[in-house]
Amino acid sequence: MTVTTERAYHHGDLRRAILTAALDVIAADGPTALSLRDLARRAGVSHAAPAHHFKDRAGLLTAIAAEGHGLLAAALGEAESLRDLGVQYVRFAAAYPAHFQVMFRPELLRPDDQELAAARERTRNQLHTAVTGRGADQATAVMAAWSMAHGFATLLLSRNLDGLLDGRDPEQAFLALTNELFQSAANPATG
Amino acid sequence: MTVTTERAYHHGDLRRAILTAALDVIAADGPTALSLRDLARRAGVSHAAPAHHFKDRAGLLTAIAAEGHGLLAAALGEAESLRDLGVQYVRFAAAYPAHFQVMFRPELLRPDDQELAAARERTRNQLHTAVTGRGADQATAVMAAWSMAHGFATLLLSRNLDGLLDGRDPEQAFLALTNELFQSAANPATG
DNA sequence: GGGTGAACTTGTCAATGCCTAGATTGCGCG
DNA sequence: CGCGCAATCTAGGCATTGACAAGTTCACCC
Repeated sequence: MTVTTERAYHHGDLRRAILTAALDVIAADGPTALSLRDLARRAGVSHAAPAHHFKDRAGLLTAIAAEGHGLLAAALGEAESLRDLGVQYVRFAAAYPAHFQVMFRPELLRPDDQELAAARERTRNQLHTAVTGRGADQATAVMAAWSMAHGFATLLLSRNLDGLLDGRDPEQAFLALTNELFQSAANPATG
Repeated sequence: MTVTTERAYHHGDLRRAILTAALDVIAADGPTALSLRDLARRAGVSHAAPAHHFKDRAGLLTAIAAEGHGLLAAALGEAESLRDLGVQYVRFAAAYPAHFQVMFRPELLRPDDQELAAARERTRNQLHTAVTGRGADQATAVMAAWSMAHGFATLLLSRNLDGLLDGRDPEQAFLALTNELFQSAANPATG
């Protein structure tokens, strides 16, 4: 898996080097700040080298999104309860912020990429199976769980929860959040 | 308010013209696709004219974000229940997709803009007052409601709910979603 | 009718994405 | 061993963009 040989002409593992550099940039300043030429400079190769591995900008981001969906699907697969599913989702977003920021932005990605479609399908399946057997219809239950986790993760990464969390661990806060929701449901004050 | 005079040199209402053009572009292809020179062309002015009104790209997006927070705060102010608050939130995202896509992306905005900070504060206040008086602590309740609405709105705009909605009205689906959540809370199968 | 400042233009520069053509390397195959 | 071949990377160029600087037009006011 880990090829770290340094060669003169051939980089050895340029594809992975560019990916990790891209993840650094995205995690720091978002996908907009990403420049293929900058990534090439960081890897010590010519400005057109990345194009060989990813074709273009959308290709690179699509590869990242596909990798992200693979990781997310694996993480969700380890959840043992519905609430745990949400925690895993939030944990993934916090652990892989760059992947997460790219995965749900169709305008940045190749619309017809096979690998991405397959990986995205795996994530969807994990969501669906974890929600199976709840009341009402399946689609609504999936949307409820997904919206909750995705909203929290998104607001967390965009630093919109800083004032509300003030220091608390995000995962703990998310757990408390679901508890709160369930309690207020048992005793709805406003309807 | 509506100045529609066509003059030779001075555009008349270039600021608004650029804003609406920008909203069109963003709604169609996201903030990344936005080009100041393209907006200038659409308005029939020189390529540097927008800079006079917005300084730079971040200035334009900041103005849009501030306007969006003003509109959102107003919409939330009309909510008469907690659930209605969520519906208003989702409705706003659907009605003003361009504003919504910019409002929660700090990396695209001026961090120290006064007008934006004030408008954002108004939105926050609406969220807090609407959630006041619920059980547990205030911050957790706000995060719960906000995550739910924001997650649904975000997934909706990024077309990630297409398969799950399949034709249904998003607002109706969101209402059903909250119902589902409250019901499953009363009868938690997986906990 | 002259000054003042806002609104806009023109010109320029560095950086970027993408394309094309060419160079280098490693590898299979005889 | 060596020959071809494909994968990998380089070099150069073009159109577009954001940002900046300096100049121009115009409305307004005394």
